Order: sequence, then structure tokens, then C-alpha cells
Amino acid sequence: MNPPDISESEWSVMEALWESAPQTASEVTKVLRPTMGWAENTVRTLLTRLVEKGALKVKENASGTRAFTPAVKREDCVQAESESFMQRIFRGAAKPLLVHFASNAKLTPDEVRELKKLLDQNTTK
Amino acid sequence: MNPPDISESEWSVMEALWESAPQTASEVTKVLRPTMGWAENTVRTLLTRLVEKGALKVKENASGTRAFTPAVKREDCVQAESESFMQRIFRGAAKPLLVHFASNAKLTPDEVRELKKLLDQNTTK
DNA sequence: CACACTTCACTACATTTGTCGTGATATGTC
DNA sequence: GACATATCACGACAAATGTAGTGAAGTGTG
Repeated sequence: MNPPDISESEWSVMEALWESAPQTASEVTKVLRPTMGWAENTVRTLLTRLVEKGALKVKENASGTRAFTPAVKREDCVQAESESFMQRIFRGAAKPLLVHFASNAKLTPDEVRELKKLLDQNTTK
Repeated sequence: MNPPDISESEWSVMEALWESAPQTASEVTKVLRPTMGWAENTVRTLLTRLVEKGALKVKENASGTRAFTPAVKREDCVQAESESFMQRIFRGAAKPLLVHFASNAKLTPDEVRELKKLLDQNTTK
């Protein structure tokens, strides 16, 4: 039910597929090679592991090649990672976390306005 | 210069020592056993690894036993972990991160007020 | 059809992490 | 001084991660 654990390298692969899916192994490789510099087999290994973990689904097309599609929603994974990060580093407390990032971030006045609005909704909700 | 990578289990050990230092291995064990259920040797291994990584310093006292003290500041480690988390999950962008946590957190009106103030300072700074 | 190229399934192998166990040493207690 | 205890340094070992190589099998091309 919960999104599976996705390692750092695997996360890059997932991003490529959340961005656009389905994609074959070679397609994903083409996308990631510039940034990651990975050999195609490396990408294939990551894809296989992600399928085993249930994070991806494979679809075999007519010509026998396979394409990969996310089986979990990005938002769910973000949620899970965020939760675990907050636990680990901020002892589960949202406020210190927000304080940390709100103090360190460089934001435009517009973004600040938007965030303040979100915070207001938070209160009233 | 940069804080070393600190794994999840290791982080618990660091927390114990940031909380109070110096402490001997047995003291740290006593602190962590209830929550973690670790054998003393497990704690010792983690301590040793943290020393190797340069996250802890050892001080041998008169009686030959050793006590551990953080060699890196918690704030610096939090900073590093936060940065890498933001990179990984939010592609380095602070705003979506803040949106995520601001939307999901349960905050008291007071906390909301405080955060809004922080955001304002952010703008003017 | 024979060969080159693509796609895969397997295997491999070093590191890091999580969890200890063993055996030597040092110390406090009778 | 002999024994129970506490403390350490080392070694162990499985699972997860990062990063590929090999060899078989399918496919398009002359």
C-alpha cells in the first residue's frame, strides 16, 4: 500500500518516468545519460529493481520490447519521503522544519504572499 | 569541511550526543536502548563509524575509558541533510517544498503567526 | 540466410548500512 | 591474587545500493 523505498539513484529514474511514460529502457537511458552518465545496463538494473519493488509496471508491446510506467504516484512518494525526512531530522515536528526552510530559502515577494495564504488556510482548516 | 554523511541509525546516536556530551558508549546505550532496542555492541559500532567519518571525537579520560563528543554541529548537519533532501525530492526548489509542508502540517495559530513573520523577514532581507 | 545491432536476463562486485558476537584487557571486589 | 564485570578492538554477515559486464535471443538489412 505504502510507496516502496526508493533509493537516490532510483529516484532519478522515477523522475524520468513521472515526467513522461511509458518509456523503454533505452529511452530512459537517453534522458538520464547527460546528467547521470550511466551506462544503459545501469539504468536497466535500476528499472528492474523498481519493478521488483512495485514502483514501476512493465508493459510488453507487440514487438516484444518493454516499456515502463510508474505504478506509484509521485505525490505519494514525495509524501512518504517528506514524512520520513521530517521524522529523522526534525523529530517529526513540522514547525521547526518550516522555520528552517522559511529562514533559508530565497523567495520572491509573490511566493511569500502565496505561502502566507497557504498558512492562513492551514489555520482555518 | 562539509558534514559527513550520517546514516539513519547513526543519526540517532548523534542526537543522543548533541543532546548531552560527552558520553561513554554505555551511557549512549542506556539512552538509546529503550527506543532502539540496540545491543551495546551495536551502539559501539555506530560510534566507531561516526568517529571514522569525523562526526564524533573521542576523549580518553584518566581511567582509560572513552567518551564521545560531536565534532560537527547539529545545525550544520541539519542544513546538509535538508539541502540534499530538497535537491532529491523537490528538485532543489524551496517553494514547492514549503508549499508541501505548509499544506500538510497541523499548526497552531501562534505557530502560523510566527512563520508568517519569518516569511516577511525573508522578503525584506 | 548471415551479420550487426538492440534488448534482456543474469551475474558480478565493491560499498554502505544494520546488527551483532568473540576474545582480549583492564578494573573493582573479596 | 582470582574472579566477575566492564570496555574495546576486530571480525562477521546479510541486505541494500551503485555501477556495470556477458552472453543469449530477436530483428532488420543486404
